[in-house]
Amino acid sequence: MTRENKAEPGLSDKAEECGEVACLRPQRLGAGQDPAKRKQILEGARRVFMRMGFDAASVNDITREAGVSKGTIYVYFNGKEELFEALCEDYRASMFADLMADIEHGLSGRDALVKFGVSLVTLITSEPVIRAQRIVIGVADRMPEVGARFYERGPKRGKALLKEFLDEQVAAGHLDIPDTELAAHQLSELFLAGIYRQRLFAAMPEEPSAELIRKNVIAAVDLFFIAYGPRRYQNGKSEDK
Amino acid sequence: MTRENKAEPGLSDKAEECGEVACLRPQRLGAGQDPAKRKQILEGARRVFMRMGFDAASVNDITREAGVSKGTIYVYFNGKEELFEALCEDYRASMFADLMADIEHGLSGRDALVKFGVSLVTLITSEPVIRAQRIVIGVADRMPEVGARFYERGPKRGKALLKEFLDEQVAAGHLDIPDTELAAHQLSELFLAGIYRQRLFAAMPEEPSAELIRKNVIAAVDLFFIAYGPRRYQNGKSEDK
DNA sequence: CTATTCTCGAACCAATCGGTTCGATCCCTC
DNA sequence: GAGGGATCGAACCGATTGGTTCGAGAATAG
Repeated sequence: MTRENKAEPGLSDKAEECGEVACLRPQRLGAGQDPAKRKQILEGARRVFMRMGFDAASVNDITREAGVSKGTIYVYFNGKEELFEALCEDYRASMFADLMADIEHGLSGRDALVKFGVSLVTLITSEPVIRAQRIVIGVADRMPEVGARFYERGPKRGKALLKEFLDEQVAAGHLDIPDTELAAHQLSELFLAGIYRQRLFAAMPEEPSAELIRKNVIAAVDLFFIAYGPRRYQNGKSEDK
Repeated sequence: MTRENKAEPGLSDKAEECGEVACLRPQRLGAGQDPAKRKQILEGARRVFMRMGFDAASVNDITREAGVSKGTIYVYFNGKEELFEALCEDYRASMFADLMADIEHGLSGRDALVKFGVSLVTLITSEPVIRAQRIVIGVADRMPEVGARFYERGPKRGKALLKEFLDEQVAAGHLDIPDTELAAHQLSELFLAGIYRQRLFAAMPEEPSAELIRKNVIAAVDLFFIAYGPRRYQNGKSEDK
């Protein structure tokens, strides 16, 4: 019934090389092989999941939102869970790309950290990303692999990125950090202090203001530089006891 | 959902205006007034919700687990949501009590902080508490009040407790902190760095070992003392720009 | 004892769930 | 134009959902 789904008449068919092995089929794409239709389904699913969460969303809702018949969905995906997993995959990639795109600058150490922190906090406390995290956390009991992959592609890569940066700063003599991995953990949590968990639990209904974020990040960087700043920190002085 | 209006057929109508003030009913308890039965229902509901999450749990499951008929449940609670909210109320209280019970000591500053941190991290990254948090976060979109109250009674009170402690330490001259509220935020997030989010996302399937927790907490306290420790920190040197 | 009343347990409700099937139809390729 | 394959759309499936009703039976109070 004249949906917009047949946007691409017939081009774009061999866009995706048929997975990773040779696709022998000479004509057509084979059932469930049209990447445009796949994207269309995923986009509808994304909207529905974001609006209603995983359990409350029904396949019929997705059908309606995507403008695709239920039978077709089940040709492309083997059920709601697989659809959700595929969606997470896409989502993570784009989320991380957003962050990467936002930090390509050659700032000096302190400013670079602040800039990175502001981007990070702004992104992962934004409404859509918080909603996505709530959904993933909510199903983490039933689908731990999904949750774990989400963490690995998201927060873990963010921390790895931060560790790289810290390593560079240490090498350049701008920082003096005995354990950059630990430091990356600490700093990224400091960035989020007082914002992230409130947001997750819906105890902070609105997105945090840019001022709040900036104030938080600067406080974190200050604390961080006092501890790990150039000179002034002798490592051997570990805990008493 | 949304049909609570015709709940009472005609009997038991004066059961609930007893509320928290004097219940005038001289004999019997009135429908839905037996605290033991209420407790029994809540206990069954707790087990079911913990095992299956909010959406996946059905009232029939709770019926079965609690050993109570469905009709009775609907006498005590107006549906699954209300049952869940009541459950959260109980749960928060007991969780916080656990933490309080674990920190009544007169240790010196640094050791006291470590002890507090270990108790805190151990508690809120434990399997049952993590599961509870996942469930609450998962429904935070649909029931933001529940999530917000959970946060206020949990993390927020924990941070308030920590702030109190820091205030005492500052007064005693053991610490030099310009903003103890911010510092409490920072320290409590530092305690959890590298553990909490992994656990939430199921990226760390097992409860963290006591060694890991202790190592993390000590690192946090070290960092904290370097920044806020006695002397050696001149406050006026705030951030540039 | 009788009268009261709370709970049980099962039947019942309409709605919806995820998932399957199948003929009609559309579009592409030849 | 003809043939073939992918998609549509709707009916259909059994199971289950949150929620209601009601009579039988247990327990208590007078």
